[in-house]
Amino acid sequence: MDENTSRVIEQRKVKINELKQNNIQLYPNNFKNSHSIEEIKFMIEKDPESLGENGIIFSVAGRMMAVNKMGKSSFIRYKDGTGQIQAYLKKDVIGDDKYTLFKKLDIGDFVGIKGPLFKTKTGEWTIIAQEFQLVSKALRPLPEKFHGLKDPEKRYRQRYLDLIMNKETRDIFMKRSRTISAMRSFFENNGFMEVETPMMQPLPGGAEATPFKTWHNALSMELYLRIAPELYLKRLVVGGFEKVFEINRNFRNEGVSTKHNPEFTMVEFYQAYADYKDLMSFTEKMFSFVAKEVTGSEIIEYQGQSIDFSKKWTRLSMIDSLIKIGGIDSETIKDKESLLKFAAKNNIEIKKKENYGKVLTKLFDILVEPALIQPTFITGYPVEVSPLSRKSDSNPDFTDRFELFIAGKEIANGFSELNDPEDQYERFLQQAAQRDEGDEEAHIMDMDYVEALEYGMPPTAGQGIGIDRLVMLLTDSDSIREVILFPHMRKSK
RNA sequence: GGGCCGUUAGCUCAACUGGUAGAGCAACUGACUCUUAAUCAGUAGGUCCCGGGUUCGACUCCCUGACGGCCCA
Repeated sequence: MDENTSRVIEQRKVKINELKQNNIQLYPNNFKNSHSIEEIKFMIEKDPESLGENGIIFSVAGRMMAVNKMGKSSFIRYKDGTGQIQAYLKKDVIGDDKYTLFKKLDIGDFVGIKGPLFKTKTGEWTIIAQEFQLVSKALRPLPEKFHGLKDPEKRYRQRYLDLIMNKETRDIFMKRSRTISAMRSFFENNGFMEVETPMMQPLPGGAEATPFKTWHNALSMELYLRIAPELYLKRLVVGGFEKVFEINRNFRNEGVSTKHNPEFTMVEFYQAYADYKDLMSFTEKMFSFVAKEVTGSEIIEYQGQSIDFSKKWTRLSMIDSLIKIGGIDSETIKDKESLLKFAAKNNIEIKKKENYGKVLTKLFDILVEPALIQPTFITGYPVEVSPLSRKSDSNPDFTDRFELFIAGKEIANGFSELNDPEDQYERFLQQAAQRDEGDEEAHIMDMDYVEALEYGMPPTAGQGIGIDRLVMLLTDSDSIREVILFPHMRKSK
């Protein structure tokens, strides 16, 4: 136990012993609510005639957040999971014993109150207690009522305190829940089926990232926490599930930052007989729908910028974006060596041995990505950085792929799927070669997946959307830690 | 991984050029039957993040470390 808190806790323990000696149950489970506080607030708004000292009797339990004791009567403010309300306790109404009990209780305790509503002098509807009981005792003191809890470390490590004290935090996670629920219903309404595929995989595939490794005792085998569900979802398309989606966690063994948490939530979905252009239109509709469901508007405010989901979004090839936004001329962009010279001149560090596609992508990340504020699809990704995407019919150096950028952040990645098993095998070989050259994030050869493709996969398009980053946008949060209930931290002490 | 900033009472924050560590809220005792950051009187509460160094003397200056925040890779 924290030594500094022990004094307050000792004081509370003394009071708790007194309660026990008076046969007061500290943790009863017999109090039943008649209404939530939200329901009461609704009645105050819509049906005030039913209220008043001769009106409906309410039973409401909640956590005491503030207490004003005035001798033989007291006001408290207390809250349940839906809202906060004031109650008034009078010694001559609830009786000496109950009033004495009340005076021994602390802010943070749960109490149950039964009584009608009345209006105070200042016009606030308040429950006047006819009955009063302790519902659950708190041993530790809550943070201070006015300034609340600000220390980010404490807010993340003890999120429950953050949720008790800061309504904005509650609102963020309620919006997160609504975001996921809106997406789920959007997929279901469009004929998609939700599935679950392995989180522990013998080969970590579907993305270029470093995995977490673990060990299965009974099977005596290494397993990896998945970096993506992609290859399993496409096996399902091979199996005849033509519209599937999965909302779940991915794990990537890399640094933490305001944009990265080691585990993060993605939705991935696949649709047979669709191509990447279909997905772009689908995504526009989905985001407009979700934004409206969650925030009430298709235009949102993010970090002082207004972002409009309602208009048709810009579509730009990576090459064109590098010319128009990145300031590279149309000759320089054609050749790797001239791009490396351009990079050197602009103090951008790129290894000489990187291939053309990687050089393009790196320049894009630095020169273009941060400038893409309004929703923008970037298409035409180089084949070297897209080992699972179908090659373009018009130019096999590029793929039928896009990424979606909003507020300078990568939000989604989608493409027409590579369903030619021979081409897929070749791509895996190229990735393996890059791995041999020291690229630890290059894709791993997966012969089992190639075999699945050999049974035939219909033409398919698939996409992944980062849920945490989408929630950041919809809640105007500047850090991913603000939208993850328990973000990963180093061990304290 | 690098740079900058932070860590003081349960919480939010002060403490000047190095000279006995403070406030508000919370807590405790008492008064008060319409308060709402209730009020009034009183009381108590500190490993100044850990460890080292400089100094007669360190919350303050220096070094190492831990944890966190922001920015960059």
